[in-house]
Amino acid sequence: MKLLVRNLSRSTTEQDIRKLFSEHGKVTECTLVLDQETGHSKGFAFVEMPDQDQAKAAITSLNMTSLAKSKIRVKKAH
DNA sequence: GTTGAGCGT
Repeated sequence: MKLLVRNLSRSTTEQDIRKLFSEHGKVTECTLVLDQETGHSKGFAFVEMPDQDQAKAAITSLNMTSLAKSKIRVKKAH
């Protein structure tokens, strides 16, 4: 199950996402979308979780949780 | 140098 994480802080790395989602389940893939030129974060990332139950648990638990200065938003990807 | 709704090299 692919998850979309948006409204991330610019300084947030994929290790942060990985660690954050690992608290609620297995994370097989974590991809932070970076800018090709600057290499800075675009502010959103993708997370792959094998178990759908843990994925939904991670969504409901991590959605709208405060990260850095803003609240992150997690939902199922396309 | 920032922002902020999005569905990705």
